[in-house]
Amino acid sequence: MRVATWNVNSLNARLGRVLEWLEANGPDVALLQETKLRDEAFPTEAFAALGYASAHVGQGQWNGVAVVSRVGLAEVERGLSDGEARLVGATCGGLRAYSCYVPNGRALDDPHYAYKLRWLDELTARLAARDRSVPVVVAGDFNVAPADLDVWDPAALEGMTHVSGPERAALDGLVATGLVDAVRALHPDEPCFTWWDYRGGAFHRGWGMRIDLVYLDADLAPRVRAAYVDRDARKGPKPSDHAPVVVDLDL
DNA sequence: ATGTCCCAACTTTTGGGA
Repeated sequence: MRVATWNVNSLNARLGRVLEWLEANGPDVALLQETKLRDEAFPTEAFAALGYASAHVGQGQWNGVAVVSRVGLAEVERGLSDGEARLVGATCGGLRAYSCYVPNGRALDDPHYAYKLRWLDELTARLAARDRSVPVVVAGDFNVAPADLDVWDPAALEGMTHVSGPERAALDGLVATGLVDAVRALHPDEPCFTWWDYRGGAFHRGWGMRIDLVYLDADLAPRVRAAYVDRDARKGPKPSDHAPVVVDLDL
């Protein structure tokens, strides 16, 4: 089973690249964020033509998350209590899969930062109460770099969002429900960024962060055969500012 | 670090968000 997560930064702007990537990489389940589409505008047919069923939670201009699966898609779960299109879950081929788009936070003194922490706490509560008979994957754009290894220059980010203690503690709380970071399970010491700002030549300078994460039920840790960032997908014409993360599981 | 991208709209330029 191949599971991927990708913040596409507008599925409208990125549809060609996303479909091309699905064909080339063949994930069984793809978890997408920042579709920036209303549900009516979601390109269900384009995914169906490649054999994928879809579940989308959209709101239009901002946010928007989707699960696309070619191994079945059932029991769709939509959103948290905030009303923003930031969470969708579905059961796909025996896996309970969640696509998450955690609020950015903007700055430590911004009300959006407190909203981010509340949102992560609600996600944690939701997962703490999960059905333990079905293995879970919780993946997406968390807008948090879990450790200093996950940013290009910790000193440059001092006092900024994405690296603060409370954000990292919130992720620790999520993990404590019985999850494992799939990429770190296989690559504990390797920097592997997933996001580079469009501005300032950040990609070519290596100014990135690992903020797109794949959390698996801890029981699945021994079943992870591969876990990597497809950095090449950040290259070329009209890329997203995020690269996909791919995890192969031997179920 | 900020040389970009994407969206909407009182739309051909600006403002908001990332």
